[in-house]
Amino acid sequence: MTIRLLIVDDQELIRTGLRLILETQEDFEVVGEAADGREALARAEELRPDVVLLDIRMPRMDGVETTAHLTADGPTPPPRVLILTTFDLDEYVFGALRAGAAGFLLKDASRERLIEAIRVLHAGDALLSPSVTRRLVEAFAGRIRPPTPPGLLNALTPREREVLVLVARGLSNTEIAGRLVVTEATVKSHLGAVLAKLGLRDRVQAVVLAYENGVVVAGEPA
Amino acid sequence: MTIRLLIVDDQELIRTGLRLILETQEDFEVVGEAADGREALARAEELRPDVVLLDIRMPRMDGVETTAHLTADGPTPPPRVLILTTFDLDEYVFGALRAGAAGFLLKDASRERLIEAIRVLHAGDALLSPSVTRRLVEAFAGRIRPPTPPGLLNALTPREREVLVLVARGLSNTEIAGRLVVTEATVKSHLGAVLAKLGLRDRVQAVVLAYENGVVVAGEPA
DNA sequence: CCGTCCCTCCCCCCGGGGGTGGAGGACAAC
DNA sequence: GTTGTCCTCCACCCCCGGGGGGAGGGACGG
Repeated sequence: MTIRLLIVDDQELIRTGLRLILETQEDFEVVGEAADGREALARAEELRPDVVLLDIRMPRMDGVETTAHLTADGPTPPPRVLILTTFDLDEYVFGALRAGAAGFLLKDASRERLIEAIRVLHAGDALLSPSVTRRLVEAFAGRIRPPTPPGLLNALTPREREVLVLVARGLSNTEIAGRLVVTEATVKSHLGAVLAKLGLRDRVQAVVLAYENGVVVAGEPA
Repeated sequence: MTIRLLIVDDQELIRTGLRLILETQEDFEVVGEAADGREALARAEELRPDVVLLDIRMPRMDGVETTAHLTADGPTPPPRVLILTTFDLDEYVFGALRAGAAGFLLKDASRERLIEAIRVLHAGDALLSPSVTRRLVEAFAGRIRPPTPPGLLNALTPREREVLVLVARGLSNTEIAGRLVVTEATVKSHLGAVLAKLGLRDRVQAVVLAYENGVVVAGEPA
């Protein structure tokens, strides 16, 4: 069973270069090429490739937007999208992954890695350049900037930290009191201690601090 | 310049196997071994390895907790942690990455990939097994996606969105009024509209929603 | 045993924030 | 012109949330 490929890049030289590399593999078949995003969508619809190799920087429609269309309202089942680019800028990486890309390789990758990436994607997994993986891991771990974890945060008592988390979930003092099975007066004094220790004005700033320092993380369930 | 390695696994067979593989590389030096997490922490403190190969399942202290100690309150600079495990269960993967691991390989990986991973980690980047990469990408794309991006948020007028952002920065109505050069009354009515449209109770919940839906992003400057 | 820390709770005060119900002007669309 | 939306602002009321200041009991360590 062959893997059907669509190559999308605005530079013809790159396209043919890729085609030559990829056609060395018996089970690869380059079914088409496209020079920009719009054309890529049309080709994908008509040729039903398994994997689409996509450049980020293209006229008319860039790679991120193209990815979004391919994975959202494109052919069903959607093709696997492998981003190929010279730049690993954050906005590209995160944008592309958010849009549904399954792979992200820099153009300085070896041909072996490119071929491996296509096989990996076709198998349903994902493969990224090491530097991209690093960014993603860092973003996930949220440890890119842990500015105040030990300094101020561990000045809080366990109970105070607990209150802070609930405040950061958007709960009112009454609700927090209910959740912790104490009176509202207690919650207020705990929260008062938190604000004083962290040098904050009100609970709103406490919420901001909680998110900025990873006390709570966007996307995690309560 | 050699790369100093510490091998941590509760099974001696695995440890010596790894050692044999790794010592084929001229620039690798296995400086020590440990059979569990506690021992690993002590060895790391004394031997200062560049990269620690860590099994997840170990007696006394598991790999995730060990990772957290190594990267947080361990030696400075902290070693790069490469998780080696037979299982790619979600709780392991996410826990380890959150704790500060830079790599995550399944034990069925080829020796070439293992060696490559160590080099990549030592260079400051990250490397994961394809299946793990897939989970991470999905978690990343899926987490920040589904909440309420267009549905409710684009019901807001530009001005209302602007107010929401400032609220999410922790500003009071008076401060927002100053920033936008309007009266506080105006800010209040805008904010009132935001709360009504989004079905929120108070500005605190607005902050939470802003973070959860990417209206503002932790770590971004104001 | 006594000091310290933490958790718990109370009272009083009051200011900011949110809810209600408007009103007027600018501007685009119909 | 008329309608609608958006931005701007006003007055009023009320209550939650935060500050001040204090107090009692349990746990822990010196």
